[in-house]
Amino acid sequence: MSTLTPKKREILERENKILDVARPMIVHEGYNGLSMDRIAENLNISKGTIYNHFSCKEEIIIALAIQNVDKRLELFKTAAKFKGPHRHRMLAIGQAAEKFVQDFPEYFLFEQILRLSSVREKTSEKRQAVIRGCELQCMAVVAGVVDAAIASGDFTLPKKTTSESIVFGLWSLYTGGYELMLGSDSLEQLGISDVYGLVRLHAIRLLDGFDWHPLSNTFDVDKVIKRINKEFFSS
Amino acid sequence: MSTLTPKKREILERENKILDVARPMIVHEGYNGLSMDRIAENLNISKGTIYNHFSCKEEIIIALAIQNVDKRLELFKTAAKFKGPHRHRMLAIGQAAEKFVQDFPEYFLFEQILRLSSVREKTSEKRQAVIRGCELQCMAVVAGVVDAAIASGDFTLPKKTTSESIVFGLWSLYTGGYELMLGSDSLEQLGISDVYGLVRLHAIRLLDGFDWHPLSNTFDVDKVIKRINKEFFSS
DNA sequence: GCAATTTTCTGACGACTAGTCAAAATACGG
DNA sequence: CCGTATTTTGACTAGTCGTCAGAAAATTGC
Repeated sequence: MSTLTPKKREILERENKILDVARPMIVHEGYNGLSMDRIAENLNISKGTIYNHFSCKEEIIIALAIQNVDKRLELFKTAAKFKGPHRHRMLAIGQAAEKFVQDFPEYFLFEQILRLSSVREKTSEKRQAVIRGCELQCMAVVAGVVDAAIASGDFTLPKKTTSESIVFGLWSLYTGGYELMLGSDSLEQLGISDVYGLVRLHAIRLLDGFDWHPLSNTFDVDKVIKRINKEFFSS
Repeated sequence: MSTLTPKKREILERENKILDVARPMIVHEGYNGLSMDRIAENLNISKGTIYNHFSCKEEIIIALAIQNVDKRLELFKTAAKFKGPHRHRMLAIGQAAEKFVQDFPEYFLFEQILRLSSVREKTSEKRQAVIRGCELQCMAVVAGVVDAAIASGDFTLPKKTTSESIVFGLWSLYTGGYELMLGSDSLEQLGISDVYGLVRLHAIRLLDGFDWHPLSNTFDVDKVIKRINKEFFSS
């Protein structure tokens, strides 16, 4: 850390300062609310200096996303350690996903912006790889539980599918559900309020549909959820 | 139609011309690729005239989305007419959703852009209501099938849920899956290729998990899918 | 058919934006 | 303390959206 020259330290610190100023801009004003000029003004540095750190606006957004991705991976890894049937470990990962979106709703915003290909295209392959890598690791954690369940005989893959196929379905359900929650006004008109509970319910029934034992009607789901939250997510 | 004065006709026609020019701009260059100046240049009209039609850029985007929403509703309504067990009618609606995203991938792009709150906020309440209304009608079609299944005894709602809750889960799964397909590069690295088939599989298993009869292992799903596509979606 | 009024159109304009780059300022090694 | 290397600067280009006074066109009344 302190082996760096003072100047290098200053530069490193500034990178974080830029992100600290940029974050609320995007969170409160969206993609177009992020202004390079205003960041510069705010930090009393010149715009050119910002471009020494980030080659374009979009790089700042992806850098902000990167500040959070590893936290999801941590949550997932922790959840996967849950002791119990693999089916229960899946529940734990579901709770991790829930915890993540509750603690870092901002990340979802960045992810949403980055999903627009016109934005993502401008970001560096390097940073894209960081996000992708972290995402793949998260999925690998889930796939690991699926594989363990297969090995234990609790679950059998349908024909022409892989454990990643199962992960994909859950991933779709969770991201789809949460993104609808954060960015659609149709939901309340539908009378949907407890999105977290509903996403969880659907994930549970999805795995029931895949005949992953023990089936949800053979144990007290709420009790297990409570134990998961108590052990890992203290809430 | 022709009861309008020539001038009024011209204005109406121009509105469509504006959208026709704007559409490929967004599709090929994304949100920031849509330029009011370039639209004006392209149509040999002045920028001010465009603002007589659309109060801001975002209004053009939502107007483009509106050009497509009713097509989804049509597809859904058609699919719901499928003759057979309600479970099969749900499959038909799934095929309608698939057909919609295949035929109008652009709509998904607009929807994605509009899901960014910073964009949606700038659009008129009026146009938002059109989108929302159409979305709600689509969901109502699905909910109608769910209700019919409940009435027939094929399916029983879990405690504390409504038929809309079921719709929400499927909606999340489909939009989540398709949005991942269109805007994530992690998928191919996961070895996921046939997203349509996978989303369908998960939807099927989800309904199995809800114990919606007839369960998917009691009939030939592929055969029903083929019949649906033959009858409705000619492919 | 002509004049008055209403509607529509125009394009220069203001206030912003992202990103560049030569020149100035600073940091560093000897 | 000096010369080289690095970093910072901010004016500049080329673009953006949205506005609005005045010009042009259409409609109305006669």
